[in-house]
Amino acid sequence: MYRSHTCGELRLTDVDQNVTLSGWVQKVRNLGGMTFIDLRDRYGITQLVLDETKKELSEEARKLGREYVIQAKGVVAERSNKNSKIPTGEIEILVSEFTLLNASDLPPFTIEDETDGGDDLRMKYRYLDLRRNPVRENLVLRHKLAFEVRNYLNNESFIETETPVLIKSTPEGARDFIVPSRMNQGEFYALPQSPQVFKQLLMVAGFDKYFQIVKCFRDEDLRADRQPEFTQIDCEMSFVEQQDILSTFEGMTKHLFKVIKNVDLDFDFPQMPYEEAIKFYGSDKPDIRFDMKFVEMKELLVDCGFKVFEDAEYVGGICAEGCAGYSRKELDKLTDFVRKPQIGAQGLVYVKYNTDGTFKSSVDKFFDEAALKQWAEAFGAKPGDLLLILAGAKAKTQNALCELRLEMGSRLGLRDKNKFAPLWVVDFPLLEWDEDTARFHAMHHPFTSPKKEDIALLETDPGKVRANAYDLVINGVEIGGGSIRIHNDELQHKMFQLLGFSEEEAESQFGFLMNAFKYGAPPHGGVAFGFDRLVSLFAGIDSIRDVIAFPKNNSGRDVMIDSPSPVAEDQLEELNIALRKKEK
RNA sequence: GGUCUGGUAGUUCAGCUGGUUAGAAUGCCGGCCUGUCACGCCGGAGGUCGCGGGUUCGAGUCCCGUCCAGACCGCCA
Repeated sequence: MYRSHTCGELRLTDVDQNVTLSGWVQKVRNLGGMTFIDLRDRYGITQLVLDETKKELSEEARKLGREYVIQAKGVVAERSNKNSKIPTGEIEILVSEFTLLNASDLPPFTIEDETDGGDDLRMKYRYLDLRRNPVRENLVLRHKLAFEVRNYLNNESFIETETPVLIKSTPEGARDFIVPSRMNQGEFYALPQSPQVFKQLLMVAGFDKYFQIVKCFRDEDLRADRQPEFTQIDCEMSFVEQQDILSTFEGMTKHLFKVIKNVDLDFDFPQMPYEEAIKFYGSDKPDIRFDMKFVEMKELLVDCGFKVFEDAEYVGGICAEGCAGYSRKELDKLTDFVRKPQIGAQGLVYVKYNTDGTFKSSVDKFFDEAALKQWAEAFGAKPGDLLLILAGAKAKTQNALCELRLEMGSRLGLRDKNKFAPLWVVDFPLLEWDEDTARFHAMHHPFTSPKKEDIALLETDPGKVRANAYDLVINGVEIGGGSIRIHNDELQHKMFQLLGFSEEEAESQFGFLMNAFKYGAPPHGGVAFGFDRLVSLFAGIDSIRDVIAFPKNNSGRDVMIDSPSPVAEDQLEELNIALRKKEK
């Protein structure tokens, strides 16, 4: 028997018990006549103590290094000096014998909450990083969330069903990861970007309610919130309309917040049309923890004489409450911020509505006090507020203003990690015009149904057609999205046609789906949540890497196992694959 | 594909307008210490300044290239 108890469970009530503990040496404190050892496992830390009556044992103990694995036997005793910082701090173990189970090399960084290791090293030695409390706690949180998702959906009669991982490449959407087939030379599987068509086929199969916590794969560049393999909570339901799905998953979201974080979201999540989100927040995933809505100014500026505004397709701004006292330096910093190439605004116009009721702006040459006062009214500004205004091409300027709004929200402390503001963004456009390929793309995916009242527009003005599609956004993070699907093969055909598929292409790529639709496909729809993002939101951290046990780095590499890597010549031969010679 | 930031001791970092022998903290090794829990005190070892080239009397510092890491843009239905 390696242990009778874990390192986190012994208390005063256990005093005088004979116990056996196993774990890792966190720290040896040698005081000469006395030696203390902090023994650690997943559950906590327990102090072992050796006094001078155990001289030989003490000699041995002093040779122990950090992260050695040992087993210790002894008696639980009340401490004379208690440590209130740890749950086991009132007791210690008077060690009678210990066994070295395994030695350890010196770890390259400290196994502590505030480690001295950088990201690079931590990833290379991820198994050591995972010994640290903050990282382990993130993964425990992940486990709890997955468990409660299953619990909730099981109670709602959902069936968890696995779908294949080796599937077929399709041109829509993200780049596929492809896998060569040995038995079918020259042909390739693709890894799923999502189990989309399979879950729809499960609806045709009459499963009614399906879910799966499932790995998905997209061969695109990484970000703090994007990994090439990531996990989705993938769901689909039959005989539902949009509101049925929103209600079910609003329920799931509330359940998770209540059970995991003890946060009550006991209100109906607001629903905001896409158009409104863009107009007031410049984003399809607005952070509505704070207001600061955009105000469009074009109609205030007719023949104003200021060329920058007159020539701009769009002029809009935000009102930063209480910021009229900003110094020249702070305003210059904001200007630099919006002019960064990633944001790309030309410049920033400010108007200070001073507390004494006067105005000071960067465009005083062009506008008198009356004009500025009119602006302030349009913004609903009070004395003490600061207006920040951008002008330029519409989409780009709205995007820049969105970034500026988020920046000001952060500066003003309006983005509290412990406050949660969920939002359904609805009525997405069905199609998006792509300049490069000069054709429409599905904004969500090609199986999304158009709104009934917009179907006529498919013929006349496809860009105006709205979809039965929705996203769940929490604190400005896109947590999930879905749609009501097309369940009629004629309409599905028409969609493929609109998207520029030839009859043959549509047939060869999705013939199986349209064929299935001929055999009594029920009306259906679903949603998929980004599980990694959900966990990081709950953990209050920005990077999903910290909630994944073995994540990949910025360049898609696993630096611990050093993958991807070349394969042996004979493996390639078996697959009948030849690598092109590298060009210099 | 692009922009920005960083790379100096095992680790995290400092190192100014180029100028003696490149520092600090922590970790590590040795010694002392009976109530520590970030133990304390004394001593010690530890460096290809990412790599390659250039400018210069002289480069950790300036320039060019390159590699690695991170953030972002493009991309991500």
